[in-house]
Amino acid sequence: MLKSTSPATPPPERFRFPKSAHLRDGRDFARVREGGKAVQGRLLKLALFCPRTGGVAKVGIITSKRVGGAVVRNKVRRRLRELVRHSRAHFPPGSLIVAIAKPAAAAASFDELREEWLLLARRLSIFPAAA
RNA sequence: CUCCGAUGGCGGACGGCCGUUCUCCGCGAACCGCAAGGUGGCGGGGAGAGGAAAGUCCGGACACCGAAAGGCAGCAUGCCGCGUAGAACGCGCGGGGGAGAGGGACGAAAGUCCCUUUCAACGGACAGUGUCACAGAAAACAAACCUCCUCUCGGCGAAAGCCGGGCGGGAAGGGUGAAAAGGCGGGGUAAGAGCCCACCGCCCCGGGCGCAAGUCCGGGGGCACGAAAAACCCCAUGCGGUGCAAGACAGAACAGGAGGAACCGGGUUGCCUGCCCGAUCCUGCGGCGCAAGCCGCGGGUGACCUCCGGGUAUUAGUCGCAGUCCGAAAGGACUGUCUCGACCGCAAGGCCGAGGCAAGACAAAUGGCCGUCCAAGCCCCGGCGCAAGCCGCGGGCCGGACAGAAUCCGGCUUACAGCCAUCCAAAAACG
RNA sequence: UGCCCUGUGGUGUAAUGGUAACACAGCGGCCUUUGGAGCCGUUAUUCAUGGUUCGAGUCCAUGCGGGGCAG
Repeated sequence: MLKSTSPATPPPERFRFPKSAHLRDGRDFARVREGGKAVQGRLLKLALFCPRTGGVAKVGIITSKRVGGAVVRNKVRRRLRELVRHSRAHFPPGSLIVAIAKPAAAAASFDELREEWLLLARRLSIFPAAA
């Protein structure tokens, strides 16, 4: 299952992704876009910005109209949210992360999305223990 | 029998682990903010996408704009009736005539009538302006190329006649075209022609039927009336504008300065009139704050849905009637309605009664993964059948169509795998 | 979410309802030692599907695509 493929040994607590961990403020998005580090693959583009010293890490997901219709975009966003939910505990505290879905993500399976997500996250050194 | 078709309905089911939004109960008291206020922890219960949520093509509700007053412009609609005098519509239902297709009857033919089915944005072309390419002699106060006919001139010929030209007559035939100026038959004629006659069509009048659009019957006219209004346009009817990013509330912050003022400036939907405002005013410039909070926003509510039963009653109202006002008039508006009279329908629906129901975000919830099953698709096996194909308590593979609420409703349009139910008339086609 | 505008060769523009025109670019050819210039030729489902009309790029309806505005 998902637990076994996570990069670090998952803690026994449950994985959640409440609204307080969502990146929602437009200024935060602008800060990540201008001051963050970004890598991209075939399906995704990932950006990281670590300005703050504490607090919960916030993640924003962008699925533009280029990805597809409303149904497709919902599907991709929900899958990305599921990935974030499972690996959220390893994010550096206070970091701001933005995940942007590219059009190819519409046709990708959940497993393909997960491999790309882990690869890009490692490249950004989001997981300190695994990196 | 199958395929196709029409109409209506459904739009996978059950379960496990984890997650998410809203809400309720209990426990608990932390964080953010100047503040109003917001966010959050633990346990448990409940609720959470569609028939199209879509396109935004119509109509409303609701909110604001207060001159939301008149006119012009503009836009929309356009056979009739009903739903709807208990929202509105460009919607629905039914009817009418029309057009296309198929069939049948009568007839010599032209055509007429009947049946079935499909379609439509079906007011007006004597109110006016404009258009009808090419072809053709002529294309909208018709015309005369070939041909036809009378008369006449010339030539040839024994003659009948033939060839060529001219003044006329005519619109039947040929040919062109999308369309050739009523059709067809007969009479008539030099040849012809509604010139005359019968039938059909058209127009007008009268009567019957129908709520009406219309239709049927009778009489008359003698044809005068081409197409196109999805060309401009005319007529009738309707429309104030903007749209939830409408708009309301709460607090925080800041800095003012300039100009204008009744023969001026600004506002008021595109224009005009008119109206309103002008120093506690208006317009620029600048400053502060910011796509922040909260309400609108989701409901004991609604033009809601479903079902069965009942009956044509009651009330508001409309018509009629009376009065007042506006208008040159036609007509319109308002008030009253004491008494008297009229008011469902073919159907759809409406009325009365009973029951049911309901998500709500704002970088935006309704999910991720897995299992079992039911349909469907493909392949194989077996059976039936001449065949197309059908059937199977046989197996395998694959694996859910179109599509995601954003203020809320009523419609329309468009997309859609598969399944279910009903219908399939006349006739035709396939095996 | 609401509202508005727009669609003709590869690009930019034309076209009273009557044979889709022009410029540039592209391709082929002529000319030239080669290239450029010049000349000749070639390149269109007028976004799609229906409808009105004898006839539609034009008029009408629906759909599709592209663009813009907003507190």
